[in-house]
Amino acid sequence: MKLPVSTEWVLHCATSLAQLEPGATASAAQLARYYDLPQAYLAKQLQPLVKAGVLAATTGPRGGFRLARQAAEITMLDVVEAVDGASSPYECREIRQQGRGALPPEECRTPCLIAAKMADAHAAWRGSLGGVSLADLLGELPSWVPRRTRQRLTGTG
Amino acid sequence: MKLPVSTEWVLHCATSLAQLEPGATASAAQLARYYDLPQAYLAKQLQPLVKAGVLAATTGPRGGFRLARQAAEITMLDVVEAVDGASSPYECREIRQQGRGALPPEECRTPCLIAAKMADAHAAWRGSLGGVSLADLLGELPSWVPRRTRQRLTGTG
DNA sequence: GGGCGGCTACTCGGATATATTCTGTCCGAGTGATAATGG
DNA sequence: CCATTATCACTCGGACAGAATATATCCGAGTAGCCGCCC
Repeated sequence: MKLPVSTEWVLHCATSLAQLEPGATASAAQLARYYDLPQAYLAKQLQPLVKAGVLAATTGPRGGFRLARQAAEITMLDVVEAVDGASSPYECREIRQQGRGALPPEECRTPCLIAAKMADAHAAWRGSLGGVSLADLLGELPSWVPRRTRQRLTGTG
Repeated sequence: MKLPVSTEWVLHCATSLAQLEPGATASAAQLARYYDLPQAYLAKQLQPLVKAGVLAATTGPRGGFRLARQAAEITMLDVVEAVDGASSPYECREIRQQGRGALPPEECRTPCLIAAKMADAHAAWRGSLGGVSLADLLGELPSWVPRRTRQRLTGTG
């Protein structure tokens, strides 16, 4: 079970975008320079966030990405599931119904117990990430961070 | 984030082994037949469980795998982490220290906030799985299951 | 009949190919600002 | 000086290769039981 590296990228990018003034944008190139990431691949990974309605993208000069809604309304889970998919890492393939030990269908009306427990664990994980919004993250940062982020992210110097 | 298919296999195999009489063993071939799985690959996936001390393997005729300790002392987390590794799915690569936005080292004494939240979520996941032992799983099964499992798993007919 | 030795068949364990997914790169369509131009 | 218009640089978006991991397979080393043989 391994999350793609891009998960870290988009989480940091979303946090940075949350520090911009309302309406301001940052391009994929700017974000890539800010974190020293491959620009094209980063842009590719930001696309699913746009499709998921987490980010909004505007083209043309002075265009780029911005949050699609307020930082308090975007959770880490939204970001992670947008880029990595919302499906559970454990996929029950009903092997209890295969082979010599195959259970009769009438015994499989209830979900596989193991799958249920794995789903519980996944729900706990989702609950933990769903309880943290981007605004919560910013709240734990020193107060001088956003100004610095804006300057280094969108500034030219 | 996707768990290997073999995770399902070893969880079910461990649960089945927990239903055997104490000291009894089941070979990889028997388990593979029981669930209709590729025998060689299943054996390969059971190996890390032996290394982790969850299962014990005995060679030779009438050999095979058995639980290394009591079912109540083996959690689903033990099984999952044995086969999939215990490392967190999110790996912080400290991109906050790279690129134009690189934070000075003295600001990075505290762990990356995003990584901390991801670690919290992973801890919640581990806590959920760690709270369920194989004995707990057996406790939720109908009482006639273990006898049937023993018969179909180790029987010849 | 009992003990011993060799043999055999069965087990796990590790080394070796193939498929799928993640990572990285490129180029094209679209858009908004910009600057020249004419009134 | 202002409105208009054509240009152009910059943006995202999707199509195309390379690398890492998961999946599947095979063969070899080791061992426990078993059978025959000897005492």
